[in-house]
Amino acid sequence: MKKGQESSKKVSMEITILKVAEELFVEKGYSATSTVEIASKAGCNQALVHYYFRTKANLFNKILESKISFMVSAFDYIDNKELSFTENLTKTIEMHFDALTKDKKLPIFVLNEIKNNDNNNVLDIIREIFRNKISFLLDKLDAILQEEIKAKRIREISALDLVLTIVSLNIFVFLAYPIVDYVLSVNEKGVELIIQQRKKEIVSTILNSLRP
Amino acid sequence: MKKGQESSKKVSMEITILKVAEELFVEKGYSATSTVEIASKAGCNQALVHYYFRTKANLFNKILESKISFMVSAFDYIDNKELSFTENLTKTIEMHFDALTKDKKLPIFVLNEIKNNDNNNVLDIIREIFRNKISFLLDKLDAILQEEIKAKRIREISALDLVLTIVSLNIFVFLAYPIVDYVLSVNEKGVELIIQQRKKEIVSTILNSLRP
DNA sequence: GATTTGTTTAATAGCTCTATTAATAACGAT
DNA sequence: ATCGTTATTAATAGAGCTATTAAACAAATC
Repeated sequence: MKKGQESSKKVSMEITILKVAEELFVEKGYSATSTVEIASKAGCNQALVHYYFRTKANLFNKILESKISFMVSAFDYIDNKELSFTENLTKTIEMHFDALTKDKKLPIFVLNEIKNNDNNNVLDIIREIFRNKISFLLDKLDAILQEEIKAKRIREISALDLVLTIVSLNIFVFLAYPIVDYVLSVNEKGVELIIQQRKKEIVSTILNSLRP
Repeated sequence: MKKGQESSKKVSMEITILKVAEELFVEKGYSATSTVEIASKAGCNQALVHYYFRTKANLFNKILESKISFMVSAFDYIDNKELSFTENLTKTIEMHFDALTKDKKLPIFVLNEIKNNDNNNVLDIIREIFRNKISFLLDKLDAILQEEIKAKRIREISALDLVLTIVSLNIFVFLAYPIVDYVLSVNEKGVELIIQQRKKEIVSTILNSLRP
């Protein structure tokens, strides 16, 4: 049998369900999404969702975990020795921003599911990621910052504060996205333009704020 | 009958329901909150919730509207003629921050209900508030900024960008609140301290970023 | 004290949702 | 072609939810 052709024609229903569920959960949140709706949009019987994933919570956790990992990985600090601190910082901010641009609804989804943290382990997942990645990242950044501060090239600031500032400014653009979209009632292209202008402004703001 | 005593002893059930509903909706969101739960926590029969507010959506909209109004009103720009631009700006940032401190779960609640904007009129409420208040506020701020820019006391920046920056930095502290709380597992007092330090850092960041 | 008006409850109809079970269809290997 | 495994569906139990209705209760008015 022609495996290559098969896989391009007939995507397995298990994967279809996963994709549809991802879309719906991110769009509407956990409690507002039903397995009935997932099945209907995936084009299968509702029992099949439970056949593959047993429970709704199970299916949800699988998706959430991958989403959170993605969100954090997007923030890996670039430590390119050939670039200056300013250039590295600019690139990091822009990369984080661009990652969010590709998945605009992700921040509000993750933040919201953290808040509705009953019976599921959202915060445990995050804590694990924090232990494995973020604290290491902060240490590295802290060392770099101390060097810059000593050389009087930037003002006194902690790595945590800098990261928080970057994340705050970047994420909020996409949290406010539906508001901007609706209130200003601009078209798709217009919104894209506003977002790109905002990206420049964020970089300026952060670089300026660091001057000694 | 002793009206004064009555009202202090026996709060009307209608108001109790409203308060409980507010708490639950903000805590868990619209779809995860049931009228059964509201009634049970208010100490009355579930039918009473519908007697006073007819539908769940009705009750929810009443609450949401008041919450959004509060969130925006907290950001009224102080235009104190006796203070310098820098002093006014500092005070505005701090007032906005303090308002959020008093209602930490509000931002994520409002943002989330905006996202889940089906069948309800969340965005229409916001648009109305925008028309009535925010656009006026932005115009006023823009005039002030232009003056400062002309006098070369600050760099080139639009009112919208400045407001977005303030709101981003302030709100994100409280969006990330459950994470900080859990990941760093500090006590109530520790969290309060971190929040106050962050407030100072945000003011510094913004003021520094505006230097010409 | 009887009557009207407003408040609260019990009961329930009618949905929708999750999860399970048993039966059927599809398919790959023998 | 047959068998065994995997995928899929129909049916349904059991629970919870919203909203309505009719009846009971309390309080104010006459």
